[in-house]
Amino acid sequence: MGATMKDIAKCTGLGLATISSYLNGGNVREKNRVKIEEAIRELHFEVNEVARGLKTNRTKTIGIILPELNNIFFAEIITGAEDILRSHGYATMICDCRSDAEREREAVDFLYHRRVDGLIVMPTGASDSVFQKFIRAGKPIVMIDRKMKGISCDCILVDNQGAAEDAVNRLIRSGHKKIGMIAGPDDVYTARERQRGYQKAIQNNKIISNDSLIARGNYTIAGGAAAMRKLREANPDMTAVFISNYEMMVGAMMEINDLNIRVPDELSVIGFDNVDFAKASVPKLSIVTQPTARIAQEAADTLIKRLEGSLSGSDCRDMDGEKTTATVTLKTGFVEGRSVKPLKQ
Amino acid sequence: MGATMKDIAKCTGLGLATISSYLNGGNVREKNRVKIEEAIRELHFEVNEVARGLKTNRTKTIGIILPELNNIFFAEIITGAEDILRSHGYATMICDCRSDAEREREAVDFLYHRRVDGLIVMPTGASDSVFQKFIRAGKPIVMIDRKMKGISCDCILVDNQGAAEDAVNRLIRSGHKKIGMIAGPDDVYTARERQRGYQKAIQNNKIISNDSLIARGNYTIAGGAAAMRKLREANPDMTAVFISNYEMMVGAMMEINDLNIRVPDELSVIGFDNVDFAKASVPKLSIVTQPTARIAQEAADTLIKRLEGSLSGSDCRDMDGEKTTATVTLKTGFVEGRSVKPLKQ
DNA sequence: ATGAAAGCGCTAACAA
DNA sequence: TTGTTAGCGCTTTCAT
Repeated sequence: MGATMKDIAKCTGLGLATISSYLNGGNVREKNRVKIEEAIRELHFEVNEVARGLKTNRTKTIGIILPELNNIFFAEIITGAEDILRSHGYATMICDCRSDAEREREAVDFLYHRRVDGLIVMPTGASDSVFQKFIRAGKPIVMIDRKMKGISCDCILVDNQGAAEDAVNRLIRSGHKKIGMIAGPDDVYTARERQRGYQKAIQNNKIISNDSLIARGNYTIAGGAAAMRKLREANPDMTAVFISNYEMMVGAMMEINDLNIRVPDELSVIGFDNVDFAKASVPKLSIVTQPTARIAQEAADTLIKRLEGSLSGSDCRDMDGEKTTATVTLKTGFVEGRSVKPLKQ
Repeated sequence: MGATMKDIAKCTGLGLATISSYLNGGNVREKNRVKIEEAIRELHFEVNEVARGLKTNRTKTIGIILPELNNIFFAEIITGAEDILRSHGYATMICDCRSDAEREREAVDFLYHRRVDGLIVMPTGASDSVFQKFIRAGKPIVMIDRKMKGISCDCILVDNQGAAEDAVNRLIRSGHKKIGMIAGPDDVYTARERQRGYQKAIQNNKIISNDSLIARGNYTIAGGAAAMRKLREANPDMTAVFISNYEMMVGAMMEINDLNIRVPDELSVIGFDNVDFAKASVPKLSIVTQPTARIAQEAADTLIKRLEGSLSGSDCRDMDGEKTTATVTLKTGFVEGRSVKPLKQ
């Protein structure tokens, strides 16, 4: 269909090597440069990256595997990462695995067949074995949000436990003594971490601890709403609640709305993740924020460094023969709203 | 690195054609099938789709160009489309062009170099010329949300004008006579359509029409907030407002919150797009919804049909030599909330 | 600086 | 059914 380098060669009377050299920024005699550029324009030549990829064994493509595209937290990360990667010439192939481990496995295979150069993964499944074929092939992986035992790759983490602990500490400092939590699924790493942070704060401050003060919301809107109702029924005297992700925060607010609970007079609330939602709420919600832009930046940068730095994915061993991978842990932020009421102590 | 078909051939003593035939679902003698499968397992062979793509001139990859990934409306469409495409063996390369025409042009080139088989575009720029190289190459394009003069491709549209008109008619039927609108940017097709719908309803019902009743919110949160303030200042007696996209709805609600305006007692509101947000609001917002899942389905199906049906992208002409492309226009929905107050007439 | 030629891993046409 | 072979469009030695 389109013109190839061969056509350019024929048209200019030059050899393939010269054209290739020109295309890759090599030295070409001025006279020939002009001729080549003319031919390219005339024949509408455009490099075929597929052929290039086959030859060089580098597709300049990164696979991204994530639990849910339709989720502000992940969408923000992808947006940032895709931008940076593309500005370095890398395409991104995104696979949404709908929080399903089997789909995640399929996505890895799918991307492996397409010979992506590396992977950015926000893991869903528990098993590291799925990813081993990339490691074996010397292709780097960057994991976001979770560290996996048994797999040698760079990780970009967020201090989820610390964030949750800090949020609950704020409630405690405001005088709250009966604080509930809407927690995520038990099999999701970040959910467990956030719950641990809550429990740590509760225990350290010797505040009322009670199983019925933790309701599981499954990281969904519906789950958040149901959890809020349960929490309120079991603990009518609860004065504050910490909600540990965005979707559940939306659900909880729906329920609070339905139950005609006044925030913060009857119930103080601290949420998670989405500043826009928090600011639009009545009253504005106080929330924990995650540094999505930095996460994206770190993930993309790390991967590119692996890909273009001196160390290839599998060669990165230090002197003891151990793999040398980096783990970056980022701090969360906190946006103050008007959803926490200071209590008389 | 990994094993190739040649290795399998050597290992089994068979020819390349047999291996290829096996891999592509052709007929292979039972005995050989077993041998091949054994070799594949032993050597960890996995098809190289890059090589396959070079040979067949079909990469089984679709490019998706959109204004903003970080936007629920688009994210939902991508989620749906990616799912369907992947289940048909197609990868998706996503390019977020940040609502910038120049970036959009770059994305088209980028994807063309990578030889994607087709394009799904939610256009940002005004020019169709950018896309012509795909049409020339016989590669199909599906446009979402906007029809472009001068480009021959399938379109999936939503009746934006009708949706807006219907929303405003509801306000009018509830007795409202002074209705404001927060409109999107003038250079965005859907924004103009929605504004046209508003004006049509106003004119048809001979309701108060006034330039200061339309404020432009630029499809952003901040813009929505500013527009809300302006609207309120210029029209203190306005009893209802129609907000024509999600981000502006969030911004407007923030402002309404700041101004201590009670919804719907002092001001009735109809919003757009995000059911989750609408339901979590206090009170629940009435909104126009777009059928994102259907849009995604139609877009993916249409593209796959072009790619695998008998008609190639450029061959689809009817008897007059005209290109035969399909345009599907989908209906919007409406979710009733408690944000519209019936007025005594 | 440039040309000739080999080959990346696959498919497909042709022969057997 | 299976084997042989050419070639997709590029990069990359190795000469020149």
